[in-house]
Amino acid sequence: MREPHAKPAEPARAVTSYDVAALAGVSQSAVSRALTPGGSVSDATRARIMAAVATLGYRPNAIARSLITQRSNMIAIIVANLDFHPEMTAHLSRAFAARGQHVLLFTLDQEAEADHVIDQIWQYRVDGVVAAVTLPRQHVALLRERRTPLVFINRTYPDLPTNSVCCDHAAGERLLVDRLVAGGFTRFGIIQGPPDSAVSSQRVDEAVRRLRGAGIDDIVLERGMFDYASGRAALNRMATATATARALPQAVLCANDMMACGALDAARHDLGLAVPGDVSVVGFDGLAQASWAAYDLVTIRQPTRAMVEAAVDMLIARLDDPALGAETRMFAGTFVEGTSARL
Amino acid sequence: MREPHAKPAEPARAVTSYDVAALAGVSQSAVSRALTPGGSVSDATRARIMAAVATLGYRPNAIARSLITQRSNMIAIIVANLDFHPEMTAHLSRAFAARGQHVLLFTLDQEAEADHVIDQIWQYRVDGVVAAVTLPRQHVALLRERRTPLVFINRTYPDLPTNSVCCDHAAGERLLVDRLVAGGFTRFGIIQGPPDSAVSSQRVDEAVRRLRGAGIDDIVLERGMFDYASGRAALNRMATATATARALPQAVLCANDMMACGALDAARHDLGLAVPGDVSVVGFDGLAQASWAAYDLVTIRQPTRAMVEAAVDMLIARLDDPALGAETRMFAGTFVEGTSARL
DNA sequence: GCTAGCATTGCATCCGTATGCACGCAACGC
DNA sequence: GCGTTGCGTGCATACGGATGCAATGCTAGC
Repeated sequence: MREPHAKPAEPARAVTSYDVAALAGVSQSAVSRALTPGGSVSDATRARIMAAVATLGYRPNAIARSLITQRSNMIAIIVANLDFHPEMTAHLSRAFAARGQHVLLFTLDQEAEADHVIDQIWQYRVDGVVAAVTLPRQHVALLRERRTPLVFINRTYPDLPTNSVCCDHAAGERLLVDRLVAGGFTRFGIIQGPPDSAVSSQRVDEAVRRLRGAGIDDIVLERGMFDYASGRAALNRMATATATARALPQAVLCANDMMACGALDAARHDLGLAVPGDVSVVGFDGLAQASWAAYDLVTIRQPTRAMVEAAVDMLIARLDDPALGAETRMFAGTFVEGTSARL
Repeated sequence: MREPHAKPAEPARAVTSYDVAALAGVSQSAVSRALTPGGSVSDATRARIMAAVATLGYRPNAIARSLITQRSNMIAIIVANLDFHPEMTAHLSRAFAARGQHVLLFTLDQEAEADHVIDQIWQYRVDGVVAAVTLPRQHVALLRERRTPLVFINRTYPDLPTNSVCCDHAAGERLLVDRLVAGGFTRFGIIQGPPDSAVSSQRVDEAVRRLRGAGIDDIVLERGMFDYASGRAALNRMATATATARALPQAVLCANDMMACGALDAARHDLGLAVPGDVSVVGFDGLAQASWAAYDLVTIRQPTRAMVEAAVDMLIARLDDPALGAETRMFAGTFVEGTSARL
């Protein structure tokens, strides 16, 4: 069974700058200079070299280049499963690509796996890191020591000098609560996210504080895992728990849209309630699905596009000037009208 | 403005194997061998070296290692925006991580950008490529020449020897059509995907063929872009177009779930129709959202988990043995019952 | 005509790790 | 006691491109 290759026993050795140099009749350094923007080469030589490059199909070896320049042109992106807009990864990827950076993707099941990941990241000598997960403090410190710029998305470390791009969850939550309170609701339910999620606690804590501030104490709490199924289950639990003692909450605040969709479906399909007639449901994030007609959620939309751009800008700036200090850029979420709440 | 570092003027030079060697009182090669599984080192020496490694926090430089071993331990993953399960990227990432490979992510807006991407991929000397987009034939050929293993997901090149992991779209579509035909429907609508999508045409072509085979000619075609909004618009167009001439189709086959959700919402919320009372809607993919109670779509679920595993296995096998021939592994989709169609 | 000045170019070296080779040494068999 | 393994170790080199330095050639200025 012979391999049907045109050139049978070609060793498949990659074309190097030496090959190009030989063909163009110049030295290897000339080739390198011809391909470097600031390189000092005569037009004639450059032309000969470029011709050779085209003939051989030469592409510089980024690995070798990284070794000598000490820049890999790679950015590590760390994301977790839930709790995150999948589109954000895509945006990040494109934004970095547009700036000549490549993306090394790390997907965590549990935020706890971070240990292993930080090792890999360091081994590959990435130029920078974008994290949409919470990293252990010592890892943040480690990256600082290594002089590897790090930008968080939607996380802050109050006592560490870190760079962050955040949506103002508290402010967004206040918008929601105020509208609902103004609507005359007095009995509230809250479906919070995973216990270790900073995003969830920021949102939920502020909601509770604001409700209490408005003199409202009738608040039922349930917990979900940021996904549809757990949101649905949470509202069902809420109904079971309250059925005997008191009536179901009039309005349910969910820590994210995914759970809000689940809660809304629980109300309509599991409990046979009308939304927003019998119960109002609001979310947070501004997911695409939340705006689908079947849900039409009242929610707070995070400006993901702008946040991604900001994160990328921030990181790139720190690649060019590592001395830049810590910075946090806060983005306001926008209130999204919908028919999932009686306002 | 002094930097508030513990060690003020530390040059931030990375720890190398020479540093470890010096501390352990051995040669650099001993360090390298101590860290290589098959390395020939005495237990005593290894212990001293590992102690030094721990003290200095040494991690081998993967870039330098790649240069010498000619393996980068990086896999390029090329995905497009639409038409793709976002979770698949996450699955791929984790599956490769579990096998010690790192993922270099490339996200394409248009499948046409592939030109640029293939260049980047080659420059980074990735060990392999997984593509969930259609690549130009010359790029496929190029990767073959470079001996870079390539596995496609849901694409095939009938006349090129390529590796693929595919869902059997035609078979899945037949399951749908047969059930609908058995249900007595005679007037059909089909919402197809983008014109350049192979996945869409495989599904739609088979649907049309099967319907014709069953003696059904009353088929209205509309086109969407694989996203929710275009699916919704497509069904509305279908209603407008058919309102005068003939009645709306009794059943609408959508080329993917996302559009099916849009179509379903169009029927219920834009046209005031009952689903499945007035019209049945079916999709394809088995998206998470499709199973949400508000939609509860009849669809074909692609075994994404298994497909990803297969793709990863296939690629890894080809890293170890580049001589392996082209292979296509076909996966059957499973019929998902739901309430979006009257069956 | 001579030299300063600039643009090109090549040489040599470096980045950090892996590995072929040779050498030293201890154990072993005869 | 000596040759033969075989293990453990260090030396030297290779991977492929970037870059400081010196050498070259050329032009301009006097």
